[in-house]
Amino acid sequence: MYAVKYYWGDVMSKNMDVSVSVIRRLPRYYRFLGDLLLSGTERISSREFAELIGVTASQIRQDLNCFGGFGQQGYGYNVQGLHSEIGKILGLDKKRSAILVGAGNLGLALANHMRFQDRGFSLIGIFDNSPSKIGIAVGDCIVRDAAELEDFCRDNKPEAAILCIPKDVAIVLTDNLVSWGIKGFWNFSHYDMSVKYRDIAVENAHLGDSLMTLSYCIGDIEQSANN
Amino acid sequence: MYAVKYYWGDVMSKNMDVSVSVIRRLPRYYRFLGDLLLSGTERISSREFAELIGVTASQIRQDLNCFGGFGQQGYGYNVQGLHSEIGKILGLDKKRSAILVGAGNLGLALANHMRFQDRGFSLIGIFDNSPSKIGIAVGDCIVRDAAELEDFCRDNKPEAAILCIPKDVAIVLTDNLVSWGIKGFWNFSHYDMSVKYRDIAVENAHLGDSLMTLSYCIGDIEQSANN
DNA sequence: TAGATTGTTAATCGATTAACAATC
DNA sequence: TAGATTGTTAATCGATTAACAATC
Repeated sequence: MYAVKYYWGDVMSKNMDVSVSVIRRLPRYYRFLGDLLLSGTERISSREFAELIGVTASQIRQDLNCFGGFGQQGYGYNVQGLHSEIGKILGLDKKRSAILVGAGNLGLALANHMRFQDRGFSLIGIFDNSPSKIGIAVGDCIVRDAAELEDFCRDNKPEAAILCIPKDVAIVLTDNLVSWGIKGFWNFSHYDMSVKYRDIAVENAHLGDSLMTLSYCIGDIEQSANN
Repeated sequence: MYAVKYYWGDVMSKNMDVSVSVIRRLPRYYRFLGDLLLSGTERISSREFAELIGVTASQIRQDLNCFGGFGQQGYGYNVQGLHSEIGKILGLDKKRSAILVGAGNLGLALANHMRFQDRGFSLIGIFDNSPSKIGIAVGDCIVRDAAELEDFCRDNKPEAAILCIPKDVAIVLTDNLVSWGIKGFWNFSHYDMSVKYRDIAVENAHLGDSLMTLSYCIGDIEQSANN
């Protein structure tokens, strides 16, 4: 019933009740609401909030009303309440188990650095096929042999997989991961996972594409500076 | 004249001749054309190319014609030619100098892993303020004391800065970096760089936001599976 | 009650898709 | 020339913004 395919910024999606444009704004709302909470702000109007984060008040109200009426006429929004509601919408109160495949530089950086528990996930396994990596401790995990992946998935039913592997490895591995029950991918590989799977979410984090976009923009700025 | 602000996928832009939606598709076109080149394909029609990467032929033709007519009626597009044209549009033939600020896990992963030279950049300096990091060799660079940043920028005129630092550090540092001549930021910090600067490009790579989006999508799939 | 601000509908804007004449 | 496929214009679709009635 489902197949979602995200490219860094550019998006293809199917069968989603709420458009991806809206969803992608929620984490930012959530972060700013967290800041407001820390600063002790109790209430905020859509107009004030819009000014703070640089969008229109209309957009904020429209976005929120995809999920329900979280405000109160004449008052605005309760910061704590809205923060927690958006958190729930994003599923941050969940602890979806995730595995990380590929313990290279990037994989280890994510394993060490990313606060999965604040973002709806719990990292329960790290895998690599290099003997030099297998056995080393990373956070709460020990890097396991990629050969154990199938058994591990059967026993622990991870829901998400983080792919920090080269393209060619990703191509052969994703089919298996899907068949072993993975429902969502955070894809750092350059493999453009096709839409051939259903009921699967793919969030592509093509860092190289992002860097190329920056390259274009700097060029565009230089050009307009010369004119 | 210019101020661009990108959020992971969601975008605010000003004064760009070509819309960001189009620009963000170019790196993907470029990657697929690279694959086609490797596989020895000489020509491709917009229809075939569209099928390959999962978009409409109309979109590809519209996108390309923002920059010029690269095809030939009745023939299609020459793969090599189009690949190189898109590379030029993205500025990948340039070697814009970039510095990386913050030699933590993520910073080191990028420094070691990212092929800057294939994406229009050349990494010329890495900076950190931790004595345990200063002096260690990473690729062609040696991690320098962040205190040297101003002098380094004056002497070497880097165009881009990669921010792999915590939010609070980013807040105090970006003003300085802009005044020292940085024209573009690749921002991995959670600081939402404001639109207060002009003539500056900001490409936000908020990995946490990306992960939260995946969390939502997995939840959405589960819900629709239950109904 | 009066003022403020939401939730929601209507209007606008931009991006995507379809169509087709131009042309290789 | 006939067939194919582009470049480009027109039609559609969706997302953003504006407006305002509902209501706290």
